[in-house]
Amino acid sequence: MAVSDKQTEERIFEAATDIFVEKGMDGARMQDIANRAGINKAMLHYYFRSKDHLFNAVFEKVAAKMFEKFSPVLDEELSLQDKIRFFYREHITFLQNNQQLPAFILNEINRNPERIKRLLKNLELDKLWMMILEKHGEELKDFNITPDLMPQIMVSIASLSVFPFAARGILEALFEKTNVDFDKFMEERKTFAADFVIRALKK
Amino acid sequence: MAVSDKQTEERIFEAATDIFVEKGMDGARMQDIANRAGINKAMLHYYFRSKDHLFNAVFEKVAAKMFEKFSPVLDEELSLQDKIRFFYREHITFLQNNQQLPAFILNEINRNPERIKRLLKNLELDKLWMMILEKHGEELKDFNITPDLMPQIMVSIASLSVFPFAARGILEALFEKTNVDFDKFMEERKTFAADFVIRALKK
DNA sequence: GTCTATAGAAGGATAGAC
DNA sequence: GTCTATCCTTCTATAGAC
Repeated sequence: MAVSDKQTEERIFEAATDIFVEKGMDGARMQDIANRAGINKAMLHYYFRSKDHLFNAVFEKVAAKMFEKFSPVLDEELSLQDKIRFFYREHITFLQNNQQLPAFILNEINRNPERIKRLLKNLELDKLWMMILEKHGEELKDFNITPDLMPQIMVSIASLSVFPFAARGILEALFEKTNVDFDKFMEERKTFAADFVIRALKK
Repeated sequence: MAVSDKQTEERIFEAATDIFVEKGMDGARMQDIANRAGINKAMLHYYFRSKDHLFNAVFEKVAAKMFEKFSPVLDEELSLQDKIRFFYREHITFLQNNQQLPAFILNEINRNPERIKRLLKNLELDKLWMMILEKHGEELKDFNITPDLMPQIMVSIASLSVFPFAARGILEALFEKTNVDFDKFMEERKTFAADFVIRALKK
């Protein structure tokens, strides 16, 4: 059996990821994690010492998974427009397969802002922006993009794909009466968001 | 003293709001609420029976406060463009004064999606859209706005103002190295977001 | 209505046998 | 490494005096 072949530590880690992402740090119970992993509570402490240690391990893994999805766009040899389209296709697809990640990460960061600072200490955002600006130097005259606007632009781009997943509960309640299906909505959003941003940025 | 003159129930409710919004349902402690209200734990149960009852009372009040901020825009006698500008000015100002609300509400809804459905049972979103479309009928030929796009458009508009507050912890960590100040960023966003959306929607 | 004291349950953590 | 049993703290909730 694939499951029972897995090493215990890995089984615990995966169970903990499921439970923490679903319930959050405060709502998660060590007993629930042990149950899902198919072992007893004592093993959790044997491998991870404490709930806090276990949570930190899970959070760092999960947050890294989330953030690294933002970068591959940069390497692609595409026009600025096509990069935006590429980004939303890839990013929304990723979030479709990890629907609870945005809410989990946003929430846990607000509970403990220090955590994120450790995680992002290597990220040099200003240099990233400069790379983008330089790489697409010639195209930029067609766009409303300047260095000082980069924070607003980047946050706007991320908002359009991340927010709907973070707000899924509300959106589904709102959509219920209007016969809009959330999954279909997100599928269409891959192109809608790209078009929206491109029009917003084009001169 | 204004504070000690307040009726006990109200003092409890306000203290509970502060604590629940800050820590979430699972992280909040009845003792903390009692301390902040300046009374003992027993009184919380005397007035609100249980932590669950108290939380529900707080959540419904807070969520209502959030949602009702979306509607006054509709009553204003403004062009579509000016409504969008008006919305972001008002809405971001409201969120600046209630910075923790987005993360709190998004998170608690994901933990208990049923709650939101009760709250939104009176909201008839489809009729709202129709009202907007009818009211601005003549202007619409200049915009990429059709009934079937309304869900995407409305979610996009909300994303741009709500998401940055929900993600404040991340943004501040990212901004730290680039000398961007979050408060200044949100102040500028009142006009940036409006311009962004208007360009995105204009033909 | 308000307080103190405490019941009763739950949860994180550990001791110790195997 | 893995298990059972249990410790100890924390938390919600209530009993009962005033």
